[in-house]
Amino acid sequence: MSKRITIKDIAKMSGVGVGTVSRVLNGGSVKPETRKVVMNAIKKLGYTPNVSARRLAGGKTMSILVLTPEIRTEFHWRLLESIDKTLDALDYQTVIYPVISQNRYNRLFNSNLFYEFDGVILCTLTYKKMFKKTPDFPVLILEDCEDKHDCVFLDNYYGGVLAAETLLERNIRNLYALYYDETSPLLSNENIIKRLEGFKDRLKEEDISFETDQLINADFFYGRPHERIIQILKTVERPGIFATTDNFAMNVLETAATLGKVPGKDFFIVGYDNQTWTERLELTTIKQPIEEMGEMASKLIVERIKNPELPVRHVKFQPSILRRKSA
Amino acid sequence: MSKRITIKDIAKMSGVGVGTVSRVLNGGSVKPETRKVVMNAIKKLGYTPNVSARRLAGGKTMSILVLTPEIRTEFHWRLLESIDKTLDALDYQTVIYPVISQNRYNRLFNSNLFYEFDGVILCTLTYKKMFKKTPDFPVLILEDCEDKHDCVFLDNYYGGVLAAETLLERNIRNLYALYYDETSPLLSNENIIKRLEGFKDRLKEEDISFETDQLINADFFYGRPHERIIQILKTVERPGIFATTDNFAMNVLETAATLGKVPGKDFFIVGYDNQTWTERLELTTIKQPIEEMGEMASKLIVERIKNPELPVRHVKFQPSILRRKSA
DNA sequence: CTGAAAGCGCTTACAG
DNA sequence: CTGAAAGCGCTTACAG
Repeated sequence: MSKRITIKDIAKMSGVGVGTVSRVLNGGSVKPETRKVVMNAIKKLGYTPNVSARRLAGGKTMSILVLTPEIRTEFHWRLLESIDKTLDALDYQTVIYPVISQNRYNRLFNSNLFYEFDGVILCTLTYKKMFKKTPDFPVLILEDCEDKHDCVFLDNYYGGVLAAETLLERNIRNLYALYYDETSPLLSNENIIKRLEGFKDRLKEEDISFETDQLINADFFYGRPHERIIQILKTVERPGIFATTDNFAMNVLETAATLGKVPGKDFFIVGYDNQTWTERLELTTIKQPIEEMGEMASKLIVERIKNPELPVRHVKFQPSILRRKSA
Repeated sequence: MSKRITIKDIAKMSGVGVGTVSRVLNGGSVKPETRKVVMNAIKKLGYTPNVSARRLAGGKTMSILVLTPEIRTEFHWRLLESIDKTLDALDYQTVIYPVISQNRYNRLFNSNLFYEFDGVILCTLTYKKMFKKTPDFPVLILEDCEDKHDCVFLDNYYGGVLAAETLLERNIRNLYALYYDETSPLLSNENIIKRLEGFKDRLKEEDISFETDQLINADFFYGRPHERIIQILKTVERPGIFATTDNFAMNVLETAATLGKVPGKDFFIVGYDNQTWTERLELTTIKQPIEEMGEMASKLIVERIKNPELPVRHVKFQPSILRRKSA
């Protein structure tokens, strides 16, 4: 809209051809002195390349599309921040496309959007629900796993194991688990299922039975104390609860506080996610290396872009337990 | 990445020049029959224009940048959905840029991004905190107000008035209000302040005093029942609470349920936002015409783009009260 | 109403 | 190491 500074302005000011400017921009071989002159001109004029022209010229677009269903949960914004920062350091621009509805999903697939980027990071979306056929562009899958693509994910199963061990060490035997059973067209609750499996398997190893009635569906948790939880807190002795998400744990903590029950004394609870508020409320929870995962994802997709022939890599991160007062 | 279909392919298939194809695409004058032939070719080949080329060619980019701090609260996704849908119908592409951090904010302003769009919608972000100087491109402000730009916003003051009236009609005199006092670099809580003002002014009209201790800062609400709320619910007779956000109301409802207090009988509460869950919990709340606002915003920005000389327009929407059992 | 051509800002062989 | 030139896919006056 206002007159933009182009590569030509830089070339003129530096007394070189546009090709040379382009080369310093893209890391071609340029005499160090020339590079310096050009860099100065760029800085002085505050030049930034026109992404559209770049795309069109068929070079790299130096930008990566991140598909995410969410941006504001702590998990997501930390992940996105980390991706953003890492990619920026690698000279890539991060464009976030929020897949918040079927509509947005459709528009994405009816557009050319994918081809305007060097690669795509699938953040927290289920691969199979997103892509009906294998995409012909680089895709990095974050928090899901698929043979044909690079993946970065957390060992959710192990997170469940950790939760079980933490409660067992406290010699707690009246165990419960909170999960939810949502079916969404784009998301799956597979991660939560895995946490649960890890939890149950670890109990099985100790010959501790875990029956259906110990598994509590928490899908109607919002805005209402859970009657089952009230009952458990009131009647069960030293109950131990594995909340497969900190959100569920928060609800339990609220209810318990209102009932005057003290976590770590009257009942025990382990959350999952290490959300910010958990420290203040002293919730024992499973921690994920969020920033490291975002960084790894960013690096892998860039490597893939630069070298499509690379073998497929799957990187699994291990969660850890953050012991606080609640268990 | 895969071979893309271009305007040339369409031209060849239709037996016309690329200019003509471009004209049918952009609504230039084309003979109806020619148009039909071209449209058929487009459909058959599944052609969609290359946005980058379009931008570069200096025509309209037919895409609008939406800046938002959030995508997943009900309010935001409904707003974004509505914008997306409306703009799509007007042949515009919606690109959402999540401003989730100072980092993302900086990158936005250090890039050319603004100039790759026909216009910008500022969704729920404080204008003055976003722009230090008046932007030289079309900006539509949603949920804030500024003289120089088109704005679409809700009459939050009136929302507060409605809340007061609803409680007064029930002849409730022990009144409280829940608000929060957050200072964020990009957001402001001005809307909540206005709701509160409307509430208090309406009380003043009835000569009902409202003291500082009736105003409850709810910023530490998450994960913990609010002691003040417990006290009020336990000791005050027929208390009436205005929750300036449904989220706060949810917290109160939870606490009350645990205490065995019945909304609409033991206490009264009015929320704000009409979030999905409020219906199920029968919360009386203030409703905003979200879809209408998104639609209006989209239409105004497009009109502005097409005619920059248009006088500035400010559109104020009125909230309404949704009476349910809680008040 | 329509075709041919210039130009948008960049990248990348191609020569040198 | 570097300049000149072609080309990316489109739009838009310019002729006709």
